[in-house]
Amino acid sequence: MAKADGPAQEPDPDTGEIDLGVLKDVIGFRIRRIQNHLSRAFAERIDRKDVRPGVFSALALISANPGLSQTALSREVGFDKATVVAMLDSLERLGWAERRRSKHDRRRSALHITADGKKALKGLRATAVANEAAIHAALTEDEQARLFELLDKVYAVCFADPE
Amino acid sequence: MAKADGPAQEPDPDTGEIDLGVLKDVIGFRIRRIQNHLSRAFAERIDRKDVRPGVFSALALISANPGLSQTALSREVGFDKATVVAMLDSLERLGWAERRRSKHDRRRSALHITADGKKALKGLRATAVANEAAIHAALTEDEQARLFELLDKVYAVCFADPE
DNA sequence: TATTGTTATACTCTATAACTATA
DNA sequence: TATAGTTATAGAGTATAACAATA
Repeated sequence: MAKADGPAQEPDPDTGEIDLGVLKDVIGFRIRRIQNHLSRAFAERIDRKDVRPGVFSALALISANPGLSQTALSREVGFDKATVVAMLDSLERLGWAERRRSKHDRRRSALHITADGKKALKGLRATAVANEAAIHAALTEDEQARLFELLDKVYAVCFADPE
Repeated sequence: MAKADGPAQEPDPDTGEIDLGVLKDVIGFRIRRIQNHLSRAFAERIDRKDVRPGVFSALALISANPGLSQTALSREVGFDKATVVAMLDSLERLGWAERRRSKHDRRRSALHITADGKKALKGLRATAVANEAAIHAALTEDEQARLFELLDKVYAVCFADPE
């Protein structure tokens, strides 16, 4: 209304010059754009519909924490228990992980990675690295370390406030 | 197998002491956890099923770029054109935005926010700020600026490599 | 009584493909 | 011929609630 001379009634879509407006301060918006791109690109790279999203994360966590329970896994990946059941079904169907009964608490599954799973994990990890290679190339070591540090801080806060 | 003394055959799920393993280097994993939490918390705060996800982003972008086309919007939010159609249907049903025919190219919609939309945007922005208040509180000004800077760098890279 | 995992189910979100109207 | 937007549709992904076994 008080705009002096801006004829930009209709922004040119080809310039890519778009104002983020109110979104400039919103972390969630920036995070989501990156996440969308990364997850889509990752799915394209593996290009197997029997490897569902979350399978890489789950396999990595099982590998690093042998005997992990499904509940603990669900908390770590941020999905519901029921969703984790489906993920583990996939994982067992692939022969990459297995459920054993916990000795201390027979309600629990003790999750373990298999030999095949270890091989698959290597491949998935390589895919993930390749998927993020451009990012690593664009950031200095210091910047990467700083980014991870800040992201961890943010993540910690997310679960610190029970609000 | 060669583990000397660790009886940690089954990690205690209550300690929260879980090893990220291979995931430690993966940006995508860290981003996703945060995004999951943030989007879920945001949805809980607005608590209106007629306000679909993406509506806040879309409204903010339309507000900041009057006359924006749907294609440009779809590129910016990272969704398909068809998905953006549904978002705009919601937006118009809410009376928060409207489609006008572009004068220069009659195939295009020129998107504009309404008076009600401006009010709603204020509320949504406040919700987003509240949703991220804990994060802002935990980070210094410098850290926030640095985080945004790094995230922008990452985002730029995502679309720089056509790979 | 509370918790682990399971099943069945329904719902939300998103993309694909075919169509139209403009260019 | 190519692009902007639309429609119809199918599919992926996730959560909810009720249940069984165990604690």
